[in-house]
Amino acid sequence: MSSIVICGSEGNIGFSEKRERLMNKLVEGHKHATELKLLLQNQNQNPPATIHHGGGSSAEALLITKILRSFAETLSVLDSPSSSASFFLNENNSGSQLVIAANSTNNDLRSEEGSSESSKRFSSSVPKDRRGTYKRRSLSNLIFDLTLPEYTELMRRKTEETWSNVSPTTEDNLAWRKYGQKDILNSKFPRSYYRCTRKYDQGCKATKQVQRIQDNPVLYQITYIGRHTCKETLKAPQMTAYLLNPQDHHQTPPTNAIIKQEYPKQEDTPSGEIIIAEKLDANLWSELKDIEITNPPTYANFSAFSYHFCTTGFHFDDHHHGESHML
DNA sequence: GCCATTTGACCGTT
DNA sequence: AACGGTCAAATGGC
Repeated sequence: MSSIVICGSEGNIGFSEKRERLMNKLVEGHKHATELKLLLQNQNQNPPATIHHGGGSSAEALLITKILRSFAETLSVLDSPSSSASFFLNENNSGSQLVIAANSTNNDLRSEEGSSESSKRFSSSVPKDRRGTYKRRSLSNLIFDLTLPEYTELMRRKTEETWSNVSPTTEDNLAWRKYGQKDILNSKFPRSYYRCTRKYDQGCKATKQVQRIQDNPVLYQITYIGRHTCKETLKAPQMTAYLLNPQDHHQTPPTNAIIKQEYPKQEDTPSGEIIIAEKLDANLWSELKDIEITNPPTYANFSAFSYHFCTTGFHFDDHHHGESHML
């Protein structure tokens, strides 16, 4: 992380102070927009303004969505470790654009993700890795003798409900198990694949994909595919108030939540980044110390970071699920 | 020894 | 053929 030189052309107001003021104003704006959203929802007595898969959402909800997203994106830009450097570069070069440049912080991330383990593994001894050398059951060979559940699963995958969420943390308080990671074309960061831990004992089909946002690695795009059908989706009930407004949660919190730590660590994050919100908060702000933040933010700041949007075009009756969606 | 993660191969889709 | 999603053996942590 490079140190930031604060330019003194603005007189007695330093960048960090301006930045903090900006953050506070944005957080305030986000809060008001959220209140407006809730107000609209209460007025209409409608299901929350989801934009689930192009479904029929109101113009008001769309507008609120855009407003909230703008706040979240602006805050995330401000909060990016690279943002300060880029900001000043453009400012000094009379450029009017605010661009997040790929800096060394970002470049280092890829090599840390997933590769450290393999290099450690293969450097020490002769690898005897036969992973993937099995013969997988080919669906095309079995297409004529699919069982009904197999056929149903095939169809489900074609019409599965999906939605996305951008968040500074991959943590969502639900019990997931990682089953894969792939390098994605034209993407700097690999995509991680998670399934519900209750997949086999309860047949829960929920999966999620997690990928760092290339332009702003502080944030993750999390794509959820399918709702939890299991009874025990929560990971640790005491953490429910940690980051996202419960109303923003896309999963129905079960009443009989289990206390189970599914993620003792998070390899998808660089430098062993801790994903619990409290620690992420400290982590993030320790990174920002280079620009001399004097007053650490409250969680109001972080609540502004998460926003949700949907990616493909199906409509589902959220009312039926009794869920409340932010978008 | 158990269990979660890692990771290369396999497979379907485009 | 390339790409993305999934599988499952290997590995490491507890």
